[in-house]
Amino acid sequence: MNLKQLAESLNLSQTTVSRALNGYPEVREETRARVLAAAQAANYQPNSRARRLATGRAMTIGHVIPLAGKTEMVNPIFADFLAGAGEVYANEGYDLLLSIVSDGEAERAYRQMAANGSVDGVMVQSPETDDTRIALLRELGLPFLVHGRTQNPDGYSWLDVANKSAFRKATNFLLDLGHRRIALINGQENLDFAARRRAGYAEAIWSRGMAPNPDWMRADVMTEGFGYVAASQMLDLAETPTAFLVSSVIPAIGVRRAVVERGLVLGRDISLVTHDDVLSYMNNDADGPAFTATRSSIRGAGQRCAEILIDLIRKPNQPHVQELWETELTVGRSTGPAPAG
Amino acid sequence: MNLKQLAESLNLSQTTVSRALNGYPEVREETRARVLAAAQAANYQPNSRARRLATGRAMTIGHVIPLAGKTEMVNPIFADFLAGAGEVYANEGYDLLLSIVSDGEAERAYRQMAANGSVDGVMVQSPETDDTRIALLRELGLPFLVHGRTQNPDGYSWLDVANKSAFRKATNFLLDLGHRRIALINGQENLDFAARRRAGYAEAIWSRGMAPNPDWMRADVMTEGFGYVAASQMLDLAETPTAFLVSSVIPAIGVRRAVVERGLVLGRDISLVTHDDVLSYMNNDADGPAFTATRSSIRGAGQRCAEILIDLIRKPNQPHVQELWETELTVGRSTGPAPAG
DNA sequence: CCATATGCTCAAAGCGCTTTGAACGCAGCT
DNA sequence: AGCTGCGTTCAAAGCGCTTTGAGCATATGG
Repeated sequence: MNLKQLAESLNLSQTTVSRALNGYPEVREETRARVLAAAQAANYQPNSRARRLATGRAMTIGHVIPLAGKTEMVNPIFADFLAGAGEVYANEGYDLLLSIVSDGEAERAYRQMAANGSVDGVMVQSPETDDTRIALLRELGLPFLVHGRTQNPDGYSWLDVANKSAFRKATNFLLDLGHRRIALINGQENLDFAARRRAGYAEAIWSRGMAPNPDWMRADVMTEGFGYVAASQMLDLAETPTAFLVSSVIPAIGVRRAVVERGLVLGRDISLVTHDDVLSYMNNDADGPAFTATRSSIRGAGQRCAEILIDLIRKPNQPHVQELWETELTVGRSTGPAPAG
Repeated sequence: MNLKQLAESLNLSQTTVSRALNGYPEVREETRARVLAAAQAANYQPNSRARRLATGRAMTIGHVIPLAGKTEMVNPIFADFLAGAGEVYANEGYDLLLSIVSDGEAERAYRQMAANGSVDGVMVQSPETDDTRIALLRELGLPFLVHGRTQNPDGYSWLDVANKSAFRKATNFLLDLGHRRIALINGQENLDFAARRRAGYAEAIWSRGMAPNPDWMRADVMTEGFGYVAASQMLDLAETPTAFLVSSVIPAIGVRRAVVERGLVLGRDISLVTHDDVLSYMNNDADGPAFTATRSSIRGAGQRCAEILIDLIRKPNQPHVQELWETELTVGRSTGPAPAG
């Protein structure tokens, strides 16, 4: 069933039927009701391909997600972010076009999207401190929103978590508990969020007249295995950390494994604070939060990012939207006063 | 730059330019070269909206992913599956349309995709033992492929892992090590894969003249927390299991936590076998596999599923494709002979 | 009573491609 | 010279919508 047939069956023109369905005011209410009823009965849905050509809008938003590193890992954060954004897209009538590309191919994907008009805008995730995608998208004239930001966050729209202050707070929290040997298990530090977290951590330590110790700092793709290996190595040093600051619940689980394996008790012998993205399958709340954490829902961020991006698409030429989310430190059972000695 | 302009700039008709670009044979090679060069120079990309309308093909494949349960969790398996499938789609020139819906809304999403022609086919994941989506999609006439299958796996195309035999083998492996009290930490058993795994587990136990003990069987959404809680409860029973069979690495991590927390050693006091979907961030291979596991890459499945589905779309009216993948049992450090007593 | 406005409806153009059917020029054959 | 066939190119139709501009009643006001 297409518009032409529907119109014929109603003895109306395509124009009138189209307008009735799309809520235009110049249709008599009685006519509109008739049209709506017939459309319903025939299960008529306008052909999206035709509609997109006619309107010049793709009603689609692109997410290009790069496979990281040699092993081409999928950042688990993407799933929850997509879930949040996807929900909003669906409500607003937008489709979500997912393009999964090997690391170097992102640029080609964006160029193609811009040239063939398959999307109205794109979402950019996990920017590096100096991310080339931003200049590219600006040049392409494609509306975009960055989740996170770059070192120089001017001239484009973004939504980010206050990573530096979160990790400064978390570090201070541990310092206040008497910890002096605090390790940082970070994400890859070419990524802006990780760089900022490191800066917050370092700032807090410097501000107490101490210096960060490179032996207690490690950064890599945030897997459980990385957390385990990094913590294991540090716990085997002559001078071991008494506390760990970790960038995600996933490596935190690995850190916990290393701690427990050595017969140490978390929250007594060793303290651990993690950032918690509130990932679906990494619940930190079985009975009260297991980990003390700076928390910020990646899914919530996805929702808000989608709202902003759609608004950017609908109203071009508006000033850049820049939104910074503070985190709160939730105290769980993984922290306690520094052990004596 | 559109086709018309490109054609004018070349003093050719749109027909010829279109044919040259699309590799039709009735174009002189010299002309084709000229056209290709000009297209390249102008960075011309055919407008995908127009092309889709003209060809009647969407060149898009839909994935509808439901948010599970009241907490609307995102199954972490989807991310890796998407990565595998997305790679193949990109190579074959297909777009991936992702529709994320609350649990009851999947049907509406499929109906809409079918009616408005936004996709050429859809991928179905995580089917229940008696999944209503299959009848629906057959009725809608939309090509589809199921990753997994239903209780009655006839009359449609699917690709599945041999879950029952995998868990039969794994259970036998534990039985052969002398274990008699084997627990099953399963996924939700309305899902077909979980039902089959349970059947394989039960079959192995019955075949040794024993009966499965309901106290040692639990099924739920496969989170780390669920694994932890289920194992903790079982380890606090009067009669505790000596081995755990777990449906995914994620709850397996929780089980390990419960075990270690009680001062027990995995592979000595307690054995654990898990199914390993080879998820990106849940690597089981730091230095030799930590967990003994039945292994099957969800990402590899995504790739193969994409290939099959595209083939189904390109050549309709072919017989159903049904592919069953065997798993291998990889022995890691989490299993050992049953402790005496 | 005419001019103007208003409410509703329609025919037709247009979105940017692909594809059909026709046409042209030229070689090869009769 | 005429016919056929081949290689190459083109004009035009069509995909299924939206949107423009026009038209026809009927109401409104001077």
